Amino acid sequence: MARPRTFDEERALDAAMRAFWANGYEATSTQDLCEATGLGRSSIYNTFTSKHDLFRRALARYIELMSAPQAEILEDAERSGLERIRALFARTVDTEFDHRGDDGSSIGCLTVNTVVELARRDPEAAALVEGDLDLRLGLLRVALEAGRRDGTITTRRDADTLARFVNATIGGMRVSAQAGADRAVLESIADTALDALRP
Amino acid sequence: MARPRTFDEERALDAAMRAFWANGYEATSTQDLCEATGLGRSSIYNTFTSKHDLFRRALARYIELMSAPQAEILEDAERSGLERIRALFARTVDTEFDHRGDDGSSIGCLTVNTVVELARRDPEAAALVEGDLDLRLGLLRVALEAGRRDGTITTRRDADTLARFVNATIGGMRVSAQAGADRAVLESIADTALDALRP
DNA sequence: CAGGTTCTGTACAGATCCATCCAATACTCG
DNA sequence: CGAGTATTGGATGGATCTGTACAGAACCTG
Repeated sequence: MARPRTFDEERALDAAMRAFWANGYEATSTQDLCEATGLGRSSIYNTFTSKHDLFRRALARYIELMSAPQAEILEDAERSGLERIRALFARTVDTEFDHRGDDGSSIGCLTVNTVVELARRDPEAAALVEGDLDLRLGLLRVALEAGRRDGTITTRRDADTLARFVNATIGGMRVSAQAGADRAVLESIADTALDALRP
Repeated sequence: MARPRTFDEERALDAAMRAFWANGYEATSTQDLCEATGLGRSSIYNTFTSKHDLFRRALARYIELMSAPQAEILEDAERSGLERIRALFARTVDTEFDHRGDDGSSIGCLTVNTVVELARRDPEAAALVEGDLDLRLGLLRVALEAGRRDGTITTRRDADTLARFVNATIGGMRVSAQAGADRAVLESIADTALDALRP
């Protein structure tokens, strides 16, 4: 073998993910990706084939990074069903304020951004997002069913309906954050949503 | 005066709005706008100055078109507070399925799409969207306060908090629709959200 | 009908975009 | 240490993008 890479592929992927996350797919040029990753064009194309492929990998990585902690929260048998959802909402608020753009405004959630900007035109992105959605709905159902059993979640509606409601609420919180809502507003949205879940 | 236009400016604006709505700002080229409106470049630039200006006008028109019927619903004194919100949700579902792309998939809501794709980079678009948000929150508060008085809306939380929750729910429904949710799912999300508003 | 003005289609300019090519470099392995 | 290979930077290609320039057609007004 020969000359090894001088950069870390995973770090580069993270940087690219961040760029797509903050600016969207179309508005992120390959030049931007070079600057974000610190790599030259050759290194990028040599490693990631194309802008589209790089995006696909960045999105997959984003989903992977986000879903593990969510799964941990939603499957946490120590907590009641309602507490798991509350914790998930709290985490959503936190991540929304942990990751901000250069100007301090919210960059939202790459999955939501991709659904809105790209999913209609990009079947691969749509498939990734759909897979993530199915997984998350499954985890939500687990938590909600646990809540129905432990009495913290209403039995008025079935777990699948509630799961889709919780998922939509998270999406709504992320859009609200990008529209300028501050932390207190996001928390009040989450608190209000929990009212719909109580017995 | 001299040669009059052979096209209707408002119709052209509607067509451009539809194009931006379906494909987003960046992914809609001036060529696309020519084809969507049926106009030549000269006519477009002569009438609308630039792509960005055309987008601004298209967004303003979208907001104008959407807000009037919403205001009518939310200020309808014939209905209880809760019924007004229910009607707003129903309208949201309907519009989501009235306006679909060529492939039949949802194109969402131009306002939400703009918040996600553009608001961070485009102060003018952000201002339009923010103005619309303020207006809608005001209308929602009116309906929710009416509901608190007529006993159909909880007094557990203040009207502003509930307004932001309802607004987030609508955003979440729109994102869900773009992610592939069908009508029944959207309706169940709306029904569940209403549970949080009841006394 | 003629004069003046606006509209419209085509061509073009300049920038930018994604991607590739190639030579020079830097490293590993025999 | 030398041969071979992968990486790297920079130049380059071809396509597309936004916006402009210009000439001729179309129309209103007097």
